[in-house]
Amino acid sequence: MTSQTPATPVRDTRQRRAVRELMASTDAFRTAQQVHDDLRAAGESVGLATVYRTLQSLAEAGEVDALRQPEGEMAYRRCSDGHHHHLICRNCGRTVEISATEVERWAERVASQHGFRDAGHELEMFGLCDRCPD
Amino acid sequence: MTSQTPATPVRDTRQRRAVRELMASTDAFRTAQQVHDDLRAAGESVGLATVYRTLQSLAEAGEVDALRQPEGEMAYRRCSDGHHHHLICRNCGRTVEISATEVERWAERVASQHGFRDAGHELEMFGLCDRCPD
DNA sequence: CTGTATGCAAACATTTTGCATAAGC
DNA sequence: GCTTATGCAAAATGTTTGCATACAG
Repeated sequence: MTSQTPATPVRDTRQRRAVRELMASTDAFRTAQQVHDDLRAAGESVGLATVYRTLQSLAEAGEVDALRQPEGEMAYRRCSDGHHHHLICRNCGRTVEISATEVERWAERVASQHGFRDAGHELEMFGLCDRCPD
Repeated sequence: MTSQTPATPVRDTRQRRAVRELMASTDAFRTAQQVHDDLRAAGESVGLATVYRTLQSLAEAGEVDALRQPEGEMAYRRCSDGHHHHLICRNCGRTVEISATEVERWAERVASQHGFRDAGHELEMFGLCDRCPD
């Protein structure tokens, strides 16, 4: 589960570099479309399909975190390694990374108690942060 | 948050009844498309758009639980009241309801530790149940 | 040179919407 | 009868894919 055979060598292209740099430069979750717009605004135009493909491959490589927003679109964010969750302000989008050893253990226990194996979980928290009114 | 002004009275139609009965009859998560197919198979044909509209309204009314599957489609399930989570077999769809007092408390604590208020969370677990091979 | 990555447009899948018609109350 | 609900087809969304071309190695 840690390394997969790189079916393809992954080439170092301008586009891939642009996406990686953009993701490295921010701390927020961005959708493929946002990344596409950001890049175009920065003059580093990259095709939308390429942005999708690149973000997916970065996610598989573990360089970015992928999550599905409540509305259904995928969003990506540069990410520290390892499994963890997020606490996201639903007003301003500010994100706090949470490593939840506690929850991991709980999840594993619950799964096996019910006879489930190979279990994973998805947990995201949404709230209003202390910098946001109402 | 318990009662909302019924903008529209909600009429008792054959279609709505069919959807509600179908949802009442099963214990599994069904997508709108599946419900549509099930109904057609049962001879109680209902337009797909109507199924979507009805499931949404049932979800808003709290009669069914709505969740977004990892693949991105919405799925609905008849549901006991109150907040809880699910452990879902990613092969056969079998679902176990989990009331996670432990997690609720943990979530609340983490949120307030980070200065977040009005926090909610989304947690779903996916695995392989003991009736499913590999 | 060889073969992967890109861009574009078309294909896709899911969900939403406009509008004429059917039907609940 | 007045008005909401339905069905259909079209539109909207977000994402993926086929294919010719560009370009990294």
